[in-house]
Amino acid sequence: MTDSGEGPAPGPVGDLFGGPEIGPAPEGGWGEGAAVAVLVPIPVDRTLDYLAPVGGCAPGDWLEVEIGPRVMLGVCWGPGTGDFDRAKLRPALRRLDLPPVSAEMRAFLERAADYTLTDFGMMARLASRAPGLREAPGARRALRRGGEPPARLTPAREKVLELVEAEPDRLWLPTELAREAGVSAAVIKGLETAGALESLEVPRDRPYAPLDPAAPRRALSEAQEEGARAMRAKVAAAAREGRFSATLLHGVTGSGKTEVYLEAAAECLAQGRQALVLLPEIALTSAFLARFRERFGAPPAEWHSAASEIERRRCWRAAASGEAQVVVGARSALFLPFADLGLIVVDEEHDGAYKQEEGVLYHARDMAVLRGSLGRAAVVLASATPSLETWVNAQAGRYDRVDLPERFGPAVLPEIKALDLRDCAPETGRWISDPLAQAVAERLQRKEQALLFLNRRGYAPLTMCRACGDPVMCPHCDAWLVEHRRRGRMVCHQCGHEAPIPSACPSCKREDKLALIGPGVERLAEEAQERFPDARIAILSSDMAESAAVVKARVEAIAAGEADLVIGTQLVAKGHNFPLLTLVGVIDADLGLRGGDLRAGERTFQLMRQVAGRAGRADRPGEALLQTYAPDHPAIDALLTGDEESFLQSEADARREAGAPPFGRYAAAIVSGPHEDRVWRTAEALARAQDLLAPARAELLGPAPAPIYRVRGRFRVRLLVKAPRGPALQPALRAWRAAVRPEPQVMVRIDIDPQSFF
DNA sequence: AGCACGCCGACT
DNA sequence: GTCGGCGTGCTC
Repeated sequence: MTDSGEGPAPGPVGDLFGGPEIGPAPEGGWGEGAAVAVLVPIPVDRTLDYLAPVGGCAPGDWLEVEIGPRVMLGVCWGPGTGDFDRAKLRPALRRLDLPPVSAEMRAFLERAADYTLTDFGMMARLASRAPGLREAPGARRALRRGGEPPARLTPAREKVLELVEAEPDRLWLPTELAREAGVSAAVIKGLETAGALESLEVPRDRPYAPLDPAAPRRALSEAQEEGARAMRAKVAAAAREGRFSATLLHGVTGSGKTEVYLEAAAECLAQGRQALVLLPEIALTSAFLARFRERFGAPPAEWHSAASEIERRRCWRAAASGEAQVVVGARSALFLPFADLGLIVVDEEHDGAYKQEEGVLYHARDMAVLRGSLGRAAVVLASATPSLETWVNAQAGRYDRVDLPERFGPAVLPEIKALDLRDCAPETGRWISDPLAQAVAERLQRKEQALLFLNRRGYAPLTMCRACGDPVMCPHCDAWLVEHRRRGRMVCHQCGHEAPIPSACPSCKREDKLALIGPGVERLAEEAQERFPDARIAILSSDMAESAAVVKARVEAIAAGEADLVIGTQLVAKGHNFPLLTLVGVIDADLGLRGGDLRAGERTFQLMRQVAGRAGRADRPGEALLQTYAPDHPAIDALLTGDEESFLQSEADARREAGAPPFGRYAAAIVSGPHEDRVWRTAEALARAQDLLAPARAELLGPAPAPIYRVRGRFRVRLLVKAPRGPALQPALRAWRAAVRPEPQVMVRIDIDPQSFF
């Protein structure tokens, strides 16, 4: 590696396109023409060698490189590997005027790729997912309404002009305008040439308003104050001594977790470092942002998929430069290249939305801990109902723990009671028991709001033929088709397939023999309307509304009192408060407990707690009634007694006894293809070859060829592998996969199950 | 991820 | 006889 000793070429050197002047590469870099390893944003599991660009480059520098026919953003990773013919190396086009990726960030990306078994290159893609990074920061082409109406008007052109006319002052990015108008870039270009759109350079990104950590703040309770002190100490230790910490911040709804971790953020600002707050759902952010503003006097930088291109680019750059003091974002914000990240908060850490299940698979909560540990930051995992793994980690002393015991202010936790359906089962075809109906009637009479919770969309989950006994199935997968009466469609909840509601059995063709089994929210609303004819009833479920904004408006109207009785699915469990609500009735508390899911108990506990917590705000004591056939089930029992600690302990014990200990992680080999027999043979071969996993002390879980199932016409087998952490895991899994040459048309893909990191 | 190359079914 | 499906392989 004779090149590595060379210093950077003397600069500054202007770039090829008349962009900003680029200074010399920092110390430790390589001069122009030296071979350097570059992490490119494509799914290869290694770096590719390039020749350093004009002006040289150093580790962490963002480089524009050609890859095949395309130009992409890569990151200089180190000296060239030399394993590719030097004569064939292509030169990197230029070094970009962006802050270099820090050594901590690079270490994080390496470890994260290793941990999630993701091709290394894809980490570059995750870290550079912002529009316009290749353009100079100060200049960007934008469009606005021009003087000339175009000579020729086409429907596509009209759509564009309509948008532009609607907001005459708005500046549009060409791509943004094309996307929102639903037209191609050619249409935009045409209008520009015709003079109907005017092109101009937009000024550099607007700076973020500075946050004031010392802004006057709300008084905290004693418990909150104590929690805040503990959090501040963690952040200070991370800043001063480089000491990593992970802390479970545990407190019931209303105990003020947000106030406490905002104090941690304030300390982080005072230390001059950046803070990141991860939230599971964008829908929640408006309430959060209001609180944030109140605490710091200005809004944070925001990162999520709903943000505009300009917003995201601005946020990315500000995170990289260090200008953004606090970023609030969805899980992917974790891959922003912060200049100096001192605190990561994962709010509602138990939330499933942190699990990225498409493309690069990861669990943002776990990656937050990883990033914090490599970047000497404090990590705070906040939850009212911690996930089992976080709780176990806290018990084991790997995470610290801060508890906020009481609900702050006058708010009172609702009383949770069971309605044992063995004693009070409603008649066939009805699902509201008499005691529950009575409780609802009382609220209605007192002009209070009640909620009936049923986590099932549609009218009935199952349509079955009384003649032949066959259920109406989705033609593409193994799931039942669910009748949605209001829409007049049968819908598959697994793949989204839709069909009209049949009058004859699809199987035996007999007319009028189809029976609807079980309730969905639509059917429950029907029963409720029959029982309470005068009540204003509203259904809240995710398929009722077209867009997130419509759902939000609807929830707000209902929360404000537009309905007396709310029938809702999971949608009501999250985020929004219902200040008028004093009763929650859970129609089927056992719903999530059926089936063999390892996390059934844990999830049921979390969901029921959340739903119950919707009842009784401020001065009103609320009540939650759980209809159940299994009041003695540990999860239900824990809800009744409130003894979360014993419950989590028993879940952890049960997991261990079941041979699925929490102290390992799972990889899932997904074998799939269009031919059942081939998929089967491949799965069997993989199962037989499990001794290849020995180097990682990994073992196959469950009976060797696992159940085969069909998804979108392809057969799949999922083999679960348990493996302790360690450097041997990844090579062993790769060897395992490589050793079995799949049958033609059969794919073997090995993923980490992102939920099961302990 | 894109994109090109390459080998088997329904059509001008 | 071709057009076009997507399986396979490559990108320094």
